Amino acid sequence: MNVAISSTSEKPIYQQLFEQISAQILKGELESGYSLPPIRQAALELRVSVITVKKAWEELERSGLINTVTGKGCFVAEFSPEEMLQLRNETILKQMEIDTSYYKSFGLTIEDVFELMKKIY
Amino acid sequence: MNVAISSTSEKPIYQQLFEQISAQILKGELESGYSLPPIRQAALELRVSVITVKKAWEELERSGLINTVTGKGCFVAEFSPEEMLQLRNETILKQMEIDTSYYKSFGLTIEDVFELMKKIY
DNA sequence: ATATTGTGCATACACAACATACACAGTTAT
DNA sequence: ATAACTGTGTATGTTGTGTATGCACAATAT
Repeated sequence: MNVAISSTSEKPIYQQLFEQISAQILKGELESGYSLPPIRQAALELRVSVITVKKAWEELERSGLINTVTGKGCFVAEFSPEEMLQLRNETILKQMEIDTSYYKSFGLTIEDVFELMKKIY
Repeated sequence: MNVAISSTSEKPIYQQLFEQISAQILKGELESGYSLPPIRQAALELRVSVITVKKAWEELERSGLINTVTGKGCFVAEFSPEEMLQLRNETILKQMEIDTSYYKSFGLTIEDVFELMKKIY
């Protein structure tokens, strides 16, 4: 498992976990059927509580990204490359709409946004 | 006062307030010395508690955007157009770094981002 | 059986939001 | 002058929500 959580971040730990695993799945880094580490092991590795990991896994389950089987484990769900691409774009666009509405509130044109973004990307 | 708060939003009310007033100041819509409405009046108008408005105003004060004078009111701080522009850019860039790191986590190039953003801006 | 896995429950803590009462500054009446 | 009134921000105490935790329970595999 390759995730990095920050205790100083304003974002809840479970959400950081969710976002990172989610991104990895939608990037295709974790293939279908891949078994996520047991929540206890993940908790130990990340030095957080079992509950926190479980909450992140629950979010993944709710988003349809993994399937959870009691006593067995959590597995990356099966879907076609097309489905995956669409899911990825939906996820990104959802966030992007929030981001752009923020930029708009400052009166920025899309050209302004591109200009600024080029500098830091 | 021209702000719109959403009770359904996941963001705290005081933060929505802060962000909107902050943006208006940095856009130059609220000129220096302008008097913000009294917190009671603002609270009544927005149908929230006095405390909630106060918390937002406190954030503005802490950011150096307004000056609070007990018994008198809260006034937009004085600064030059150059200072204002710089402050605005700093504020936007700070948020933009968070946004771009999210896009990067999905493996998007800056061209990918521009492509998607054009569609929704 | 025993070990491994996920699940449910009760709790501690932090924070957002609220109603109410308080303290300070300016203005007016005496 | 100074007391009283009005308008302003401030402080206190309470309630509800959400994050994170530990420990005990249920289901599965060998």
